[in-house]
Amino acid sequence: MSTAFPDWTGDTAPLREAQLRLAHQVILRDQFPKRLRTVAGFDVGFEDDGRTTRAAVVLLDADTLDVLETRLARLPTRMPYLPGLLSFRELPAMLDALAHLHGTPDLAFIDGHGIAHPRRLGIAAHFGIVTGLPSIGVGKKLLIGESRTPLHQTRGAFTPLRDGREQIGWLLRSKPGCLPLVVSPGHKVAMASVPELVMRFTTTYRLPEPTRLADRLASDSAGEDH
DNA sequence: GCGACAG
DNA sequence: ATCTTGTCGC
Repeated sequence: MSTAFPDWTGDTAPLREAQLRLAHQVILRDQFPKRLRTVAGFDVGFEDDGRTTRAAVVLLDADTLDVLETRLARLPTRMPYLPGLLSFRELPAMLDALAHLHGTPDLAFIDGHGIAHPRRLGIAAHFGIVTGLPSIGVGKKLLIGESRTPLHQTRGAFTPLRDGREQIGWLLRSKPGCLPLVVSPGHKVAMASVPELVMRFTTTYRLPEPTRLADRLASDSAGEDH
């Protein structure tokens, strides 16, 4: 367990090493129920000027998108935000929120990248390896990679995101007139399955419902309870 | 050495 | 991420 979360000593080397090792365990094949029953959205926010990390998880019925369960978890912030090392800062709180959930999602949508990461272990992939749950990364901004072909303006259009000759994710126009989402496999989800899975849970907003609802809980001050 | 840089 | 007014477009 300590191997998946080295203590923060101020040295980033151990964290980078852990990512390289864990990245080998990522499975890029669909390994979730043919018929999804529930999905969950995760996101993190901060309180007390960043001293407290607040994670939110929302469990939804995969067919109706009805909210089945909601959980909030708070943990002392363990380290600063460092590009490429986000998961070591935010994942602990998310795991705590997951632990308090009564149900277990068939698929998790994580706010952040999956394998669209320098060492192929963004927070969504890290989450999948640690929990064993299928996961997808939904990012609002690019960390690394580039797209060559232009992205159509139509809803649902997508184009490959690549790092050199390797595809690491997709740019997905979840909503017309909006900047595309950066989506990538986390764990137990095939690259080719990502665009459709994200769109399947996207209604009229840029973000898919699972992450949109988790976003609201994690950052909305109206949730300063429980 | 110079930029880029999830949340 | 978080702090925040007015502004643009459907």
